[in-house]
Amino acid sequence: MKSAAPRSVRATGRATLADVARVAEVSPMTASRALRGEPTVDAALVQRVQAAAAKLGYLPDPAARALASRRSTHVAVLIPSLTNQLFVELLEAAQRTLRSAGLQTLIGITHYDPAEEEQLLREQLLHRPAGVLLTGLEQTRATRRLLAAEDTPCVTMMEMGSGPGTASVGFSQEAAAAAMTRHLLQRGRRRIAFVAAQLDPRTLQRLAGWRSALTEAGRFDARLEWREPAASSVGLGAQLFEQIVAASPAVDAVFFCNDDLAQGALLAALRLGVPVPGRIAVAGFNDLPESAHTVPPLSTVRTPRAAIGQRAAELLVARIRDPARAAQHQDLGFELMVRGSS
Amino acid sequence: MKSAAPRSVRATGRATLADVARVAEVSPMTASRALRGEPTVDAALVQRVQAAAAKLGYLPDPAARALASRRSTHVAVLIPSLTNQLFVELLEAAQRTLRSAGLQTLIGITHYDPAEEEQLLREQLLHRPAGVLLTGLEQTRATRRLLAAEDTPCVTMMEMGSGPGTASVGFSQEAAAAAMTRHLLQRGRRRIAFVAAQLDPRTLQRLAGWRSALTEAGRFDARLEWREPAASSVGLGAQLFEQIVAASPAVDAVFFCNDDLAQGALLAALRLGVPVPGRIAVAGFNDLPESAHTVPPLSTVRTPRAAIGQRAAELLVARIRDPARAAQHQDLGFELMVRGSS
DNA sequence: CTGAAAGCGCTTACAG
DNA sequence: CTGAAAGCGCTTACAG
Repeated sequence: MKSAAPRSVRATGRATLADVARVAEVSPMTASRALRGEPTVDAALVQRVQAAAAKLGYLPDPAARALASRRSTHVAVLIPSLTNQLFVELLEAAQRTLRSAGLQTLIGITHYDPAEEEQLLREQLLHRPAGVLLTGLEQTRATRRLLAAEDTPCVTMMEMGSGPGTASVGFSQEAAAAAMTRHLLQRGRRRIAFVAAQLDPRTLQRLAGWRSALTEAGRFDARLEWREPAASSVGLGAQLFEQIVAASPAVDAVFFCNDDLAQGALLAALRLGVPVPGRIAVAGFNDLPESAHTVPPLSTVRTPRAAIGQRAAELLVARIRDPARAAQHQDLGFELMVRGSS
Repeated sequence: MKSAAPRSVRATGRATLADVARVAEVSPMTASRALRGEPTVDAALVQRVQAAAAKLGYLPDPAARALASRRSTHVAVLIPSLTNQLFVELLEAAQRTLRSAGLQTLIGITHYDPAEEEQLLREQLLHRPAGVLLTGLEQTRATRRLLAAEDTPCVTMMEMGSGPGTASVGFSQEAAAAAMTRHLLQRGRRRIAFVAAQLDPRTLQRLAGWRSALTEAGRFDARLEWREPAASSVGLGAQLFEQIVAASPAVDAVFFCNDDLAQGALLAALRLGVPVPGRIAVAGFNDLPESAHTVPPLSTVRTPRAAIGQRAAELLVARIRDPARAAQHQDLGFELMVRGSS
């Protein structure tokens, strides 16, 4: 009796492209092209190959594909933190979009540090990602060089970039903060403090927006500026609110760079018996889901982070599929949410 | 003049194992073994290989490695949601631990659906992950079969599993909820409602813990049980609290299955002028960071999710490195946080 | 439009 | 303990 057909030394049990080609009676190359949708393949052959693949339950091996083509189906998504809900929503939207395009998300947390971002990128680049999604515009020179050298498409999220060859999806942090500041001025507030925590680039841009709006109105006073390097949180907001009220009794509004701080401020006001907005107005930034339910409901700026994550991922997918496609910058805007606290 | 040394058709510019072997004057196999720390290699050769690798800046190609060994350095981490902060912390702790072990996190969101978990796993398994981290114990038969068939180590997080061959890191959801319920009873509360949102297995286990503690005390009343299929959130908690107070004026405590609900309840109480804990006590579950700052501060159960993520990842890494290692179940416990709301 | 050849950069499996 | 051979499962690059 004849022995079984020769098998590879280390069979995996999965159908391979060669199996599909055999069943479809074409060469592996034609099967490969048909399955990837290359337009050059004869329609009848495409049919046969697809039928064979379906029959065998063929699924391409990503490692083999990556090794041969020098591109994986991974996308590196680098965000500063998972503690700030903002970035969680950004990540979730991006990963949903990437997954539906057949791409896997490789997540990296930079802790707001460009050097750490660079290091993460070096690690991720070993996997030859199809593309990269970055937060903000503050990259090291080496990061830009690595990306260019590997010729890996990249889209940045949150801020508005400029210039050709780069792509960004975001909104103007500065304009958004200025708009909220003007709203407070319109409501008759005269001494509007700004609290900047974390001191990342976006927070500083918001600070600049607040400053320019106050300057424009002739109301800027450096003593109204509170800088706090710690990460924003409800607890920190409560603590800072107490400090500000104690240190500057004349302050009649506090604009926080993030909603969680403002939420904490409202709790502190409740505890201290400081009427909001009666004696002091409170405003936040981002419109996190809880902010509609605080007492009083929080006035804030709604930022389109889910839309940013999605659009950035879509743009990246488009650039992966067509590298010739021109990069672009998309401004997704913001919305003032005026509620009870101002 | 002689032409340059023959180069591969598609050079990548990166140093390869062959380059390292050449410089170290050993065979590629010896270089491979030395770099992976196989104990059989002569110490002097290991030295030479490591020096050569360092000199060339050699970094192994993950795709080639995965293709040849049929194992990638990815770990699939499947969690139900990113909307619930709990899982974000779980993910963050796990990914930090995995990264320091040289493993990449492949994230998947199951939306609390075992069928979706199975589908995600099928996709991830194509990448031949070194291991898998799953949330909870509710897997489909096919999920278990896939894992067994691929011989991929797996550790589940959050709940306490049992039985040999499986590994879990978590705590008893039921015991934790029972402990909080007993605390409320001890404080003299007699009509303690329980609010279960999302209705995922862990929530139902907490419900069971509440029920058994009340039954034990002769205080169980089915009308005190509130089931809500929607996802928990601050807004939902506020809404449910209003409903409960209106529907059951005799209720003197509400125990929510998650802190965000309880936070919303406290805000609703403030708005409605319902004294907490004077007229009604409020308790939560998880001890999310904001809960120490609510008005009044929230009594809750502190759950060790960061420790779970870390320990589960460590256990998985250990099982990846030593497949013979016995699986185990680790109970990381919980802690009652009694604060002002009860 | 299709295919035979070569190769991607590693590791398995086998010899010695 | 070390290495030559073969192969992992694809795609690139080249012919025709």
